[in-house]
Amino acid sequence: MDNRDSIIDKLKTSGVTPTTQRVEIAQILFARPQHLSAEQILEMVNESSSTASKATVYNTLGLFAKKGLVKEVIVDPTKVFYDSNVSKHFHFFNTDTSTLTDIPVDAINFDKLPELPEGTESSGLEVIVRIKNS
Amino acid sequence: MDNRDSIIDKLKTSGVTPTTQRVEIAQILFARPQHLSAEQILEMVNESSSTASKATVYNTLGLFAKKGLVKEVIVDPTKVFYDSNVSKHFHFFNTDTSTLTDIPVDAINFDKLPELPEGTESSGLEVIVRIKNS
DNA sequence: TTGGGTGCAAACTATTTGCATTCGA
DNA sequence: TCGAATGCAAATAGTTTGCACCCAA
Repeated sequence: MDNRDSIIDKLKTSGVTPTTQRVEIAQILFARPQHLSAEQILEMVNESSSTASKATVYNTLGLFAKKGLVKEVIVDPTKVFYDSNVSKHFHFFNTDTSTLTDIPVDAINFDKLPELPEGTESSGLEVIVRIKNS
Repeated sequence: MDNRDSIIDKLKTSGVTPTTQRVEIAQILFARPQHLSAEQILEMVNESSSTASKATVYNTLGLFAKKGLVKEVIVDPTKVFYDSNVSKHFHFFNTDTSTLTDIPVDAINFDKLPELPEGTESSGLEVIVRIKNS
């Protein structure tokens, strides 16, 4: 089974119909763990054989996020990043270069975490270390 | 010295010329520790005696942030929150209500933090616990 | 007086939406 | 076939900018 087929399987497993555009976008995202903006993905898709419109890229990324195939990372007020690594980890965000870098989960240890407010449940713990070039 | 005067002092101390609009915005922000969006501040200013334009509110908030009078909190892709509490603390973000709540600094303890990438220095450590109503 | 601050409107960017067309099971 | 997916363009929302006018030092 080649890479393209395994991606189609991955989409099907997540309940996403594997259309041409979605497979194309998934191949870009899952080529390796990375952090891409919608704009970057749009560019990359349109350099490849098949293309996709801006709306389709946004719709697809939103769908992937809802299905848990990618994680949205919100660190920059001007755009959302999509992280193809959905396992637990944290991020450095370099404000000079506007780039994200992973912090492995075992590089941070909490020995105390707060109680959640009454009537709420957790839906994610994020740690962002903002950095700049020195 | 009344409250208004102490705010004028605070602005001067931070190197911000205390104009009518800036003092008005500062009075709203520093009335108590809170998290407000630019839009909310614009509304609140315009309910008061003096008013300010949208551009002035944005410019002023940007200036306050640069001068360290408020902290920008980026958790919602659709807008920036301005936090009038600049001492170290963390946040809950309720995605159902789009509201921020403080987590006191001593409610979280790290016993391990990552090394920074070569050639960078830290400019802030953020912890965001995303929550939803259960 | 005079340079920084303000207001307005227009520009901009990222993202979303409506709707007609097209594609894939 | 036929509903789901796509593409386009227009709409939207938050934020920024250009420029003439005004006010605090």
